[in-house]
Amino acid sequence: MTAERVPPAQLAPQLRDAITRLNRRVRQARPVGDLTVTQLSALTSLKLAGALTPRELADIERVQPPTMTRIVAKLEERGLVQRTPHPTDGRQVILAATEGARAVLEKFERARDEWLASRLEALGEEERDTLRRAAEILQQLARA
Amino acid sequence: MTAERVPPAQLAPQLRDAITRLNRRVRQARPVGDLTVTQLSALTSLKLAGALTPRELADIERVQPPTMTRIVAKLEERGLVQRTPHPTDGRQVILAATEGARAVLEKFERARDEWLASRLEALGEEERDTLRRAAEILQQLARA
DNA sequence: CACAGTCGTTAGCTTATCTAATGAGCATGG
DNA sequence: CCATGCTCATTAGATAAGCTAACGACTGTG
Repeated sequence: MTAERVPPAQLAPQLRDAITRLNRRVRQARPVGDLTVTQLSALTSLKLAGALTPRELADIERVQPPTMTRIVAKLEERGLVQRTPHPTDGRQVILAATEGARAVLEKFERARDEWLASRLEALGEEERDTLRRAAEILQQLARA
Repeated sequence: MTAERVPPAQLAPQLRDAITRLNRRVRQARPVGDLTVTQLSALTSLKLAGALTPRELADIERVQPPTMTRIVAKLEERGLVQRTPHPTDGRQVILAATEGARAVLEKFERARDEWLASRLEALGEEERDTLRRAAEILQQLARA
């Protein structure tokens, strides 16, 4: 398989188009539980990291701090996030996923990304491999 | 390059993660002109198709009709979309990009997807090729 | 210990999206 | 030839998701 020369200026619009449209689709399919994609993502990051300050979580999720304040507030309302004061720095707050969150996330893990997964099943092995490699690159781009 | 077996249930979360995060990033970088990504996408689809009803455009953009009503309203305010009555069906409306829109789109074409394109430049030829193939698959998924 | 910087939040705005309901118009089956 | 049911676009109303600006509490340093 020879790599084709791909001019970035041409790839960018196509990639953006694919991402925005697919993103809409993924957001639409929001069945199980009432967590939104954004909330689920934040909660998952928090669970993976163990404990984080709002700022750190915002950086990971690529949103501004005030946005994360809101997301966390929603999650706290549902009893999925616990807030404890930082032991030495009075400005900071430590966020952690609660036991309840673990249960919710496990439920999600089973039904997770149902729509997307079913579409992926319809693809060939090779296409999925392309997407796997692409996902890594895209994550890297998002981090940059 | 041997294709690796990729279980969809594992790929889905990673892909969704990559897509949502990158989508946030792309939205954030909204420099030239005051068209949002959503508006730009709708306008481009409209220009490519020539003329469409709101329903058709909504289907292409993967949004519900009321959402498209709003997007079109914004574009119409700016004089970028023209609305003419359907010749035979009084319920329908025909949307078309105006001359002004063509000018705006051309300007965008030059500065287009600046942030994304610059990131893509930093990648290797092979990675870009992976993304190109992935973009096609993703567009196909979004359409499905 | 004053002052500059950091942290989280509040306030206020915009965009993006949905569902439900409405009203106009069409098309068809008696 | 018209009543009835569908389709189309829009309005109405809600929510989520994001931003910037500004604020108040706190820290840490000179």
